[in-house]
Amino acid sequence: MTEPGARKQRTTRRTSQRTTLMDVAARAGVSAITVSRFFNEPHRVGAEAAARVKAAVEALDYVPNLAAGGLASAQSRVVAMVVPNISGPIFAHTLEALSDRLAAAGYQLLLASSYFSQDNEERAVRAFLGWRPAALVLTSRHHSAATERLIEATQVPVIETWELTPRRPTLQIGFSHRQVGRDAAAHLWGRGYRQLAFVHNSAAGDLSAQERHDGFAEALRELGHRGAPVAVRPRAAAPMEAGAEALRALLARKRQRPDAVFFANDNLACGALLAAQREGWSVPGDVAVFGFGDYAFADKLLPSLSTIRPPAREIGEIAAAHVLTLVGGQQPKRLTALACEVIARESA
Amino acid sequence: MTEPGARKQRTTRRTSQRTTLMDVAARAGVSAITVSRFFNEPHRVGAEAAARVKAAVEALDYVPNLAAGGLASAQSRVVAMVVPNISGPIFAHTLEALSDRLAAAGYQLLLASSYFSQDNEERAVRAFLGWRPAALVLTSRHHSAATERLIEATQVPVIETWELTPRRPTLQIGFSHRQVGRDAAAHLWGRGYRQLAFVHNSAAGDLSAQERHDGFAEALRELGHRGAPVAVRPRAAAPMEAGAEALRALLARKRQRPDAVFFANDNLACGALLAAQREGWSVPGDVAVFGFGDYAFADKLLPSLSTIRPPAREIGEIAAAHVLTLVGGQQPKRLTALACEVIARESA
DNA sequence: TTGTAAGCGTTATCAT
DNA sequence: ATGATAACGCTTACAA
Repeated sequence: MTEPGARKQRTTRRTSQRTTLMDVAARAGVSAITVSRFFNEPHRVGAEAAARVKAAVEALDYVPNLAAGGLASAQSRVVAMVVPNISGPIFAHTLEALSDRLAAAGYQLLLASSYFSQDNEERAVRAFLGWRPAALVLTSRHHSAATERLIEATQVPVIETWELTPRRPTLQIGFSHRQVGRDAAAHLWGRGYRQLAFVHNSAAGDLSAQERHDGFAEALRELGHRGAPVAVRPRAAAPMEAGAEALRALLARKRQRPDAVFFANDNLACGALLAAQREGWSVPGDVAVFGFGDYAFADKLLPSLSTIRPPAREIGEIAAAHVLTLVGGQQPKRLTALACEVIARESA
Repeated sequence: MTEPGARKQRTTRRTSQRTTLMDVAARAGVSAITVSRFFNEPHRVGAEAAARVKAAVEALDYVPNLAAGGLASAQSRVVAMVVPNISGPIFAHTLEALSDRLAAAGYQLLLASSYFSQDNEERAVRAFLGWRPAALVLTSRHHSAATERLIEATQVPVIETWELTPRRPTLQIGFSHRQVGRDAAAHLWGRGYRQLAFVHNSAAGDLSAQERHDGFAEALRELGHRGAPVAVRPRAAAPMEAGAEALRALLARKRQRPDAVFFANDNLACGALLAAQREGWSVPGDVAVFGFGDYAFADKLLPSLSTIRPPAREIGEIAAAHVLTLVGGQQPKRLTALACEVIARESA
């Protein structure tokens, strides 16, 4: 054991002159902790010291290092979210609400796309957990086995959104896709359509859409629909193309030619509607079109699109509230069940 | 000075049992640094040790703490980006390309919306710099004075996209909005339209749209257009509503009723097109409609939308390449000028 | 109100 | 190939 003073010279690893709390402290003539308090607990800093710190911060254009702060305080100022597509319209309102509310509270959003692939989701979850985010927000409840294990093992709170499955350990904010399918069936049946069809998302990994289909088929069976609804999965990857392709295929059928079609989402339905317009097919005269999502264009199309509106913005708001609750040490309500709304317009 | 052995008991701050590198090391019977190497420089770990570490990692579902790693190595695995709207269609392709390429390289994307407000942008930039990202990607060159200072002072490389201004210190990947406006003018003039109008984004902060307008007006002056083009800024915040509102106002004019309208973006143009459809106005017969962006629906509308396609995906790809170049210690080309493409369809 | 010492979980450096 | 030690930049705990 050597005396502390006898320790060998510190090998400094800093090469670039990054500005740190210490630099600010030195310039302001205070200790590092005072600068730290200036940012985190300003009421605990005297007026004079605060003024000097403020001047130093501005002179140096200092921005505290959040990674270091998070490490020291075991608190992270990021929230991570995995969505099927960060730039798609489906989760736009959810993302917007979540992101804005979190930003207002000083939290930033880390985003990744899964493209409806459980492998992509797993990669994203793994990468995100490395940041020890304040929460991890997912947009599905269908995960790979490895993802499930990660979710179980991590200390990071997980919020599953846009889904509802009572028996899971995670927080959930969502609705029943099966019920959406049932509502669609009831609406179309109620309007007198008797030969129904369903158009899947071209991405086979969209299991929520599959559930909407299942609810749709189930309700139709109960209502007395003849046989299961025809279901097609288009090949085109681009959703509007896919919708157009599916409608063409359905209307070309000799048997079970549908008089109404429930599309897995509004992008598909919109593609179908525009294709019908171009081909001169009458909607809902020749065929009724029904969607899911109530995207921005739904009420503007001609005919306007009948659809089901999910509580997208609300989900984002509640997710943000949950995160802040968790950060505050409280436990939010585990299950938040929201309702979708049938929006009856001209197309069905 | 007390002897090291006489130091008071460490006050341990850890309360929850977070799994760390040390836990993995202990379980694998190696030192912490070996576990670190297992993740970062696997070739430097012996086969036996690696196998034991691997087993321990899996048994504990261990995920390395990236904040701690980044702090120690002075390298960050995040890239931050500010866009006007994270969920809008404008930057969708750029975001997608950037996010996917970065994810493939092990980098995550931190995102925030500015909503065309320089104050929002400043807040986002400040928050992002706290993470010491590998790069900060912006989508404009118009910033608040404070943002400019932050950009100047920070060590973080800044990439400005969707713009081009030779004299700035930042990396730039973009195109000339003024040229876009000129191209629109040339196209419409070439098709014989002689009474032109421009529709602004309802968000006054969209200065790029303003530049498109300026280029448009400038080129028209050169071409011999009678007076400056009529320019309107709609009130409605929702872009499709705004486009419809603007078209209605323009067609109601007694004097200078336009025969062709250049909309600041495709969302506005789409709103106008759908409104025209509903009102029974003929496009381009009664009025021609021209947009900017080439969003997904542009070629599906009836009539299909003539527009200008920006190199959105390419910008994202090049930005990602720049980030990786920077991380590798190289300096990317400072200025990347890309071209837009006029897409002549049915509406103009 | 302010400061000192120690610790957060990882990696750089140097040694073996 | 592996390890010991210090360092990264900040905050907690405790002291003054």
